[in-house]
Amino acid sequence: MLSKSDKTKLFIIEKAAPIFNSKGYAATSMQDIIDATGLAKGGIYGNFNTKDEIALEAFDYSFNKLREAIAFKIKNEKTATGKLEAILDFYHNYTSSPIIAGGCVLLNTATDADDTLPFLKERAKKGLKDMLYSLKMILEKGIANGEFSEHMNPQIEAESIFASIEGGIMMSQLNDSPAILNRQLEQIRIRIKKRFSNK
Amino acid sequence: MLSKSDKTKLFIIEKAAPIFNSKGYAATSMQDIIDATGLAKGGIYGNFNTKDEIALEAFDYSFNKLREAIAFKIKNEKTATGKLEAILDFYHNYTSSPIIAGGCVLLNTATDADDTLPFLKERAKKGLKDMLYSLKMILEKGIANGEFSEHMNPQIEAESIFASIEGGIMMSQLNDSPAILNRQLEQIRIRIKKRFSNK
DNA sequence: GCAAATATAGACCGATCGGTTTATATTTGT
DNA sequence: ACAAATATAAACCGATCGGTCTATATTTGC
Repeated sequence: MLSKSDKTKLFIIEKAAPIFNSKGYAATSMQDIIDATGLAKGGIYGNFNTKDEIALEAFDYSFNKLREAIAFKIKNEKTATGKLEAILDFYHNYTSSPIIAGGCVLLNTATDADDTLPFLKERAKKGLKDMLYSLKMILEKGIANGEFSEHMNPQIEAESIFASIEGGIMMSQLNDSPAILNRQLEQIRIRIKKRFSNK
Repeated sequence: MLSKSDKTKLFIIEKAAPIFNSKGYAATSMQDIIDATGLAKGGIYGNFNTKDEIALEAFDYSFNKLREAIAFKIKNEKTATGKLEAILDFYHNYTSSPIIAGGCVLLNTATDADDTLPFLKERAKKGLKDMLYSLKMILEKGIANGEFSEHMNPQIEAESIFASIEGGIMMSQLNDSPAILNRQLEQIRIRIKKRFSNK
């Protein structure tokens, strides 16, 4: 069972995560977190030492939630093609209803942390590596069981798929419409069917 | 000829632009700009009314510089294929030596401004539209003169190319290496040659 | 070269920043 | 149920935030 402090920590993180993801690290103030949680300052600092610590745990929380949501989507798919389709389906309309308010936590953290927050950047870097590895594993499995062409490079294709998704998210968010993202997902789908195919 | 105040304004913007692009709006303080320019606070506020105004003009300055650099690269290319290749060449190693320190001003501003800075978001939105339009025009010209297949959708392909570049920049910046971006550029090159072709 | 206009330096402002402290509630193990 | 441990509220801290003001330089038009 979770102790009182564990429950409060989780509660604070749940409230802080979408704020950090929406506004970014520098633009998120402790007052924002105080307002969102209804706790007083002492209540926050009794559970965390610094703002950095909250931002770090908020990132981990958000990223894990994303990973779990994707894992849940693909877990019943048996084929590599099925898993890829499930991932594309997951991102359909993503900018309209993201897992964490504010959009893709990886994209946001990557650009936010890049030049000024090395502790956050490191986490985002690991997150990206993890994401690309998972995609690559699916592609490799698809090659191994004959779904995809042996001439396809799983590393590069994983990077291509993710670049299209993240670029699509950035553009869609700027336009307040998931249309561009959805078109990119469709392009990836076509690529998988036509270009990866062994037939 | 430029007046004194025009020269000083430009000087301030030149110094402020890379700071905003690297650290983001909220993390950039007036003190940062004072330090970078060597001017006193009054000297800055004598030329600009607010921090917002500086950020806005810094974005315009950065984006125009980007557009001009690309325009210069492609101006001697006669074919659509040549122009596209020139753009891809422009982005080669871009994360190692960007036009403005901090990386792609469009990507950074888009994620930075998205939820909190509507005045900046609007500019970034126009910038994206402009960029996609230019790409689309090149593709349409390529179709018109027979370089590319008539079955290619210029709007969607422009979005695909730009999504790959921006996603590639984000990943490369996170990894402190232009490798992923360069691989994406190569993938785009292959797509242009093989998939667009009419032959 | 002089007078009017403009631009800059730097002290100053209230508000807010992240973080600390201490006294009071609230949990917890027994 | 009671005592020890833990968690929270709220006042408080110095530093820094964006922005203003005024006196002094510096340009500018003539």
